[in-house]
Amino acid sequence: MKEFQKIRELVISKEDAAKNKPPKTEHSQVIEEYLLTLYKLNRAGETAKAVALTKLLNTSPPTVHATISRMQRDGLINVNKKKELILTNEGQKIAEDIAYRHNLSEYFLCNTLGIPWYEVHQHAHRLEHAMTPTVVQKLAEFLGKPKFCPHGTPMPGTTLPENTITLMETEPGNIVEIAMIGESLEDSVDLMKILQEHSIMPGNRHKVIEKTDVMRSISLESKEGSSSLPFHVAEKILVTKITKD
Amino acid sequence: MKEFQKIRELVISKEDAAKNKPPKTEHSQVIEEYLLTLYKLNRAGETAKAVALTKLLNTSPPTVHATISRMQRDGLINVNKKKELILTNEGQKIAEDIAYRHNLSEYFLCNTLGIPWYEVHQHAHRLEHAMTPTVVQKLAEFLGKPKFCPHGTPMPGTTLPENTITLMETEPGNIVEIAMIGESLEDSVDLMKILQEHSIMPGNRHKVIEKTDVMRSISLESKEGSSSLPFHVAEKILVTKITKD
DNA sequence: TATTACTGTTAGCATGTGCTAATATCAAAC
DNA sequence: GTTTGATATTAGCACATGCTAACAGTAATA
Repeated sequence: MKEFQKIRELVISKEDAAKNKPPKTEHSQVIEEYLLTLYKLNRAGETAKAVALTKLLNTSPPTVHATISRMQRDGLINVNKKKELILTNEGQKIAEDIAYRHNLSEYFLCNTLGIPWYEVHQHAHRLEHAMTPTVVQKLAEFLGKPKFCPHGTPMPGTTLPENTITLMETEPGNIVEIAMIGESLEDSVDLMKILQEHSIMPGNRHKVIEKTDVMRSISLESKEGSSSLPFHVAEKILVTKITKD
Repeated sequence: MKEFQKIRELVISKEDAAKNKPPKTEHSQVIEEYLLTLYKLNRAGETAKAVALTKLLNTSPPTVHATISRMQRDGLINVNKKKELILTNEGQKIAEDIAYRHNLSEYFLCNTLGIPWYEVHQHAHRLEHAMTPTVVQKLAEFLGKPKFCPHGTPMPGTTLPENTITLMETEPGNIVEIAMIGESLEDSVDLMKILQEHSIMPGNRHKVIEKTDVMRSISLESKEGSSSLPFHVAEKILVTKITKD
């Protein structure tokens, strides 16, 4: 009995290796979270190691270890010698889909339902795992196929303008237009709320007043008033320089 | 060690008994499904026993047994001597909330996104577990606080008109207006599609042509054409008699 | 280089959710 | 009333997802 079981498993493994395995289409919310997190790390240009996941997902190292093992087993990621986690094509495809559902949800919640900009991320976080392909398609049509989420993140297939830089890279005197709030900032509702209160939101213009190394912060000024952002936040805010004419 | 563990559990149990336990607000999707199913059975006037859950949820008896045990432990249901499953106040409250989220989702999917009437149930089934209270509230406002789902199920707090009867209770010659498609029918997309094709949908009028015991079916006629419904379906369709004048 | 600190892994455990097979219990019908 | 059929329960298993404690390995730094 057990022998047959083993043999069958071996056979299946071989078939898998021969990529006869139909890729699972449904994944648990946990796996979807891991995929999305890896995807965001990639997009932010950061190397994705296990330790990053433990921090971002608030889970213990052993749990992350076990989960990424399953993800390897299921062909969603590969791990190289440097222990970096690399999305497979399959994993990448799924992650993009989740990101799309997330951004579409945010757009809907913000622009259709009027839920505050600073908190839509939290709600979308739940919805993104519950949208069937039909819902995604119909919602996208209803919303007019938006290209950016309310925080400026481009939907998969869209990119930011070439001349986009981080707020850190600007100089006092520059006039800048906010392009995108880095996704890593969205997790803090408190921070997002402050950004909204200072109208540091995509499309709005601010003048860079000063960058002080002692305070490690950048101060801005706009019609709405002045604000001060710590460097670690400024690094995550993308802007375009406006050459006023 | 183990001793202390036990003592602690006992103490906690006492506290629980003394209702010092703050009722959990978040429940797993599985538990939400069980609650919703029990709620629907209640509303349909059927006694809710474990075996009904095994059928409706397509799970094995042992799984249902284990799950309802946990639900008892968590104060969501009680089981009487007849083995009937009774929602506690807490369980009832949560179930109503889920039903509301479900019906609101269906309304949105059908009327805002234009997803076909016959399939919205399936999509709502996913969404209902992913809506935060804020989303529910804002969506309800956006939709104008609808009182019925697209299949005619009243939202919690609303009821059908007094004079509503099942299609089974009508007589040949009666003109009826469809009020509600019983929720137990919604699980079959194929059936729902047929109902839509024959415009057996809330608000539409049909004339009862005949009830044949041999065929165990009722035939109807409307502007859209004629249709025939088996008794077990007719039992689940609620209508109001129209006294044409 | 040696030590420290970070990172990864293993062992061992818990809980929720699923299953089959076997058994117990209860209701209905002969 | 005894048998039968429906229902409930128990035992035993699997897997996903979480944890802590302990250990191993790698990188940073004194």
